[in-house]
Amino acid sequence: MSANSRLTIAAHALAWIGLYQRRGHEVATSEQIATSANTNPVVIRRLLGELRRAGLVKSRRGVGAGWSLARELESMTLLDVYEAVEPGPLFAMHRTTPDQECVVGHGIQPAMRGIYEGIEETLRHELARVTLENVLRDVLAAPR
Amino acid sequence: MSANSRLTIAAHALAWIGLYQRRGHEVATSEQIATSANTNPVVIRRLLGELRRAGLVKSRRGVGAGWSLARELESMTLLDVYEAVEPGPLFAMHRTTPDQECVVGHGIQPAMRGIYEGIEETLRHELARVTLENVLRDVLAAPR
DNA sequence: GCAGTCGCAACGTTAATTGTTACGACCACC
DNA sequence: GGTGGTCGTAACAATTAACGTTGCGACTGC
Repeated sequence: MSANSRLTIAAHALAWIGLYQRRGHEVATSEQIATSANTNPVVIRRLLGELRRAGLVKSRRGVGAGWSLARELESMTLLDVYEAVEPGPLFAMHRTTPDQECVVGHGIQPAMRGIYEGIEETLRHELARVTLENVLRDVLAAPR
Repeated sequence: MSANSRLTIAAHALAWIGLYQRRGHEVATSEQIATSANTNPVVIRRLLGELRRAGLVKSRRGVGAGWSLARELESMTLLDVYEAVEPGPLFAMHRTTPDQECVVGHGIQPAMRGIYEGIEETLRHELARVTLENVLRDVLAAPR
């Protein structure tokens, strides 16, 4: 499906900020998070920018600038993150309009649309069951 | 997510073959299906080739060649089709290994792997609830 | 033998993601 | 009121996958 890592990196960043704050720090920099995720700070800033638009984090500029959580990890779910960083649907329709003269070509898109909607609703329900607090707990539970 | 249309096109092809056979024909050609789906016959042959490997369709060569169902539409689910045409996982991990010296970098992949496995299992369960017979029924139920 | 179709390789096009560089905007601190 | 560190964002390259297209050999009913 050409899956991407946006949800994974976003969860990584949130868990990192959350843990950092619990250790007494005010803000985390994109540089620090990028080092942990082994990527470029701009990639982190782009993702965190989307999370900021969704109200999950805040950013401060100037000296001592950086990122902090806008809400508790307990109140954020993977669905919040998913909706912030993944705009499109899970399955795509035909890239060109199927033959409307054909019975199947005419009915296939409404049919699949209905089916896909139900499936995506279930997916969203599953994502909503996992909080970022759950994620951080699982992260810290990893052996050694 | 850069969703693709492989599942949609594969379902389209199966519904088309199924309906065509119910109307008394033996085999359907990739040319006919491609016309209905408004794409190239090679694209259809590639997808149907994967469905053949999964035991969902059969192909005949030579004169009067084409494609036919290997099983009844009632016995095929979207999960069968999905597994035949979508090899990879839904969500990707980091493209490079995160910093193993960092607590979060070390624990994030096992944590997300476990979470993603549960979610994908639910997705598979949902896909398995829809048969291709359901799809064809919905296709024929589309207004006018 | 011939015609029609599959099987498959090869290549081009398009689009999304990710990585990178660059630079202006901002602001706590001195 | 400078200064240094960080964000915000644009721009571009690199990589990858999906999709479309052409070409041609293989197969087989007639």
